[in-house]
Amino acid sequence: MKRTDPDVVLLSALADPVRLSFVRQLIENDGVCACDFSECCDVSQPTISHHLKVLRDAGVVVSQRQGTNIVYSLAPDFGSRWSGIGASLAGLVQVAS
Amino acid sequence: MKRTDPDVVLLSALADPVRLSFVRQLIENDGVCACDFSECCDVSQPTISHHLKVLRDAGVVVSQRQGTNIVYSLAPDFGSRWSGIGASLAGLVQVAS
DNA sequence: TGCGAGTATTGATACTTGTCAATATGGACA
DNA sequence: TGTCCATATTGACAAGTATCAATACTCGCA
Repeated sequence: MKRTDPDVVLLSALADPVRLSFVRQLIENDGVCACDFSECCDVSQPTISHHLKVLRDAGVVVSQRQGTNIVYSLAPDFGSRWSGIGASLAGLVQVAS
Repeated sequence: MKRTDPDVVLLSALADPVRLSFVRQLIENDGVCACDFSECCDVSQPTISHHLKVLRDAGVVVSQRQGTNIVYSLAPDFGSRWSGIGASLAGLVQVAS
């Protein structure tokens, strides 16, 4: 089964407890070091890296090198992409962010 | 990894091309006979039934017997549940439906 | 009551995904 | 240049999922 629909890719990226925790952490405090994602979930470093890659590939987050660390932020268009799906699903529109 | 978080359950239910098609079909025309979901995707009858069960278990749709057929509709609280997730993700609020 | 149409369930199988251990990569700094 | 720290990748495995064929269920109707 193909996952080429970008909406399905985005929803799949969010449909995991670990990744949803990551995204929520980014909502509260944008710009999180990769090393700080280990606090919310009891998973190993490679697993964290894997989930971050999934979020990156789905366009949910963007990464930026900052010295030795790599800092993750929400993708700039994440809000509009989310509300776009919402609009096609339940007539929702973006109001504030 | 548990999928007990209801938000994750809802997102997982939508994170499939077949099921997302079903939901979009219900947006356009609420109250769809189970037999009419076969038009959008080339899948067998048991597969359709399986996906409808996933959507039911996630609380996305509700079913109602109507003679020999079973008619599916969007769950009444689907819009509010969706906007609730959106609010926790991107500060979105529901405006119209 | 028995049949037929529409749905659901079961069982089996291929595919996908989440996870970790081990290893590689890449920049900072002495 | 060489070492250390943070992150990514690889390989392997277990668990979950999507799918279909076969079968069971359930209602309406003759």
